[in-house]
Amino acid sequence: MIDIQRIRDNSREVVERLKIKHIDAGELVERILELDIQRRQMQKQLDDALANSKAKAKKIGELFKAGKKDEAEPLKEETARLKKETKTLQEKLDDAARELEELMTQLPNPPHPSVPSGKSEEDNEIIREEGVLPEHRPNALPHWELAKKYNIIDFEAGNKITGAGFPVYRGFGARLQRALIAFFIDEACNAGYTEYQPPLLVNEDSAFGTGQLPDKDGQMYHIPADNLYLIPTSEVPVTNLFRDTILKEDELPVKCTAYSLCFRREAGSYGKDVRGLNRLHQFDKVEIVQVTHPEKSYSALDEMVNYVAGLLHKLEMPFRISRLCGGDLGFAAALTYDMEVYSAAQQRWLEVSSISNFESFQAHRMKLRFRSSSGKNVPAHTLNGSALALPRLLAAMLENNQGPEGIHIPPVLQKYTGFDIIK
RNA sequence: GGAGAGGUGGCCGAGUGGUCUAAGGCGCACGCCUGGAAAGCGUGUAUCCGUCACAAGCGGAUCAAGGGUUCGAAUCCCUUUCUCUCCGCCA
Repeated sequence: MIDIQRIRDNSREVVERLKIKHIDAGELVERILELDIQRRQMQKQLDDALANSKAKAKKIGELFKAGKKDEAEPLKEETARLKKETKTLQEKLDDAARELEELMTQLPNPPHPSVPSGKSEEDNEIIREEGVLPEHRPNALPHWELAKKYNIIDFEAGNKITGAGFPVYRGFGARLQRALIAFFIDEACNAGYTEYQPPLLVNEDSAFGTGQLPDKDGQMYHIPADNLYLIPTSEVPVTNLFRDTILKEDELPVKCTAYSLCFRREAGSYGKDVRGLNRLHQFDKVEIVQVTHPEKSYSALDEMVNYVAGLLHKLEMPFRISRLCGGDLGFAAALTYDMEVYSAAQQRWLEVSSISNFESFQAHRMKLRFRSSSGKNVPAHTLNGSALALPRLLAAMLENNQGPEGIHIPPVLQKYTGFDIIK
């Protein structure tokens, strides 16, 4: 949700910006402006009526006390009439406010000026590429075959126990997962992030706060008996730590990291791209989240991108960074960078991280503010990024590091795995 | 899952129908005092909406949430929700 003031001040700019996301918000914004005016008029009427009736009730109290009961009677009738009036006004105001809120909620976050126009991922702007691409070896095995060969991931077992997209990691595979998680958390802590272990189920308010609801309803697993959602990313519980919060200015930036399982229904995905670890319903991810001063969110975004690039560098993975185009940008993000690693056997880039600045979009939804030096409460900016998501990284690592003797473990991970090769 | 008790400002806590415009305390901020500090004294200390210049001032809302009774509700009634205690179950 954006600041309504931004629409009041310059609705045209908002509409123009949203075109980059291929959204025609013209009508929606018009209706918002209308409702905003209506709502304020009604608020004024209601406040006046309430003030009037309040004053009269007080007067009645005084008259009663003075024993002038008969003088109070006509006033009583008047307040009774006012009461009906305020009730109608209140209902009308509530309706207008509710509709306004609903429409505001439907409005996506206008993208940052640096976001390239374009429709799909082909239009994303590659801004950096690092590392040497492994040369193509025709006999290189894709990770799903390596998984079977070394007996480290059992896709069939997951199929049997749960269903497709729920793999079972085994032996070296399980240990490698655990090593990656520990490595990522340690790195984040060293970079100043505080570690959290959040709940994996969240309530509706939390899902709304970060923008998953109502936009991505249907992509999350839902537990109807308790009306809870399985988190698609720990961004949801971690950012919601700060829902309904007023931070002190000197507490910023807040930097959090969390490992969690992530659950995604991925409704509608199928085919070759979902083979093996490429697209799962349950996966592991370490997330980094920042809450910053509005003026510092873009430098924080750069810092986060560099941080994640550093991780990939340490893991000796070739990667590239792209700036998402308007069409590929999410509902809540103003600017997103994707990090992709190159998979040798699949000969394609795999997305392993997505780092976004939401500006005040999430903050408005979840009432996350800080008290500025001028004494005003202003919405903070929120950012998050994967650091990193495991499955595709693991896929690329297995494929790129395979050799005749087995799969080599990057040196930086060896103290976590306790082995240097999978054979 | 069963029974009971509760939810009041940043925190503790008083308040069972009309000076609640929420006592008192703690905390915090500023000032006085002091060589400096502590203590003491004084002042201030919520959020949101509206009006307006997103100032001051003024009006309104908020005592878990929603509804009701009443001229008037923190206070009475109903519903929901959360917390705590005990019992049950359990890693």
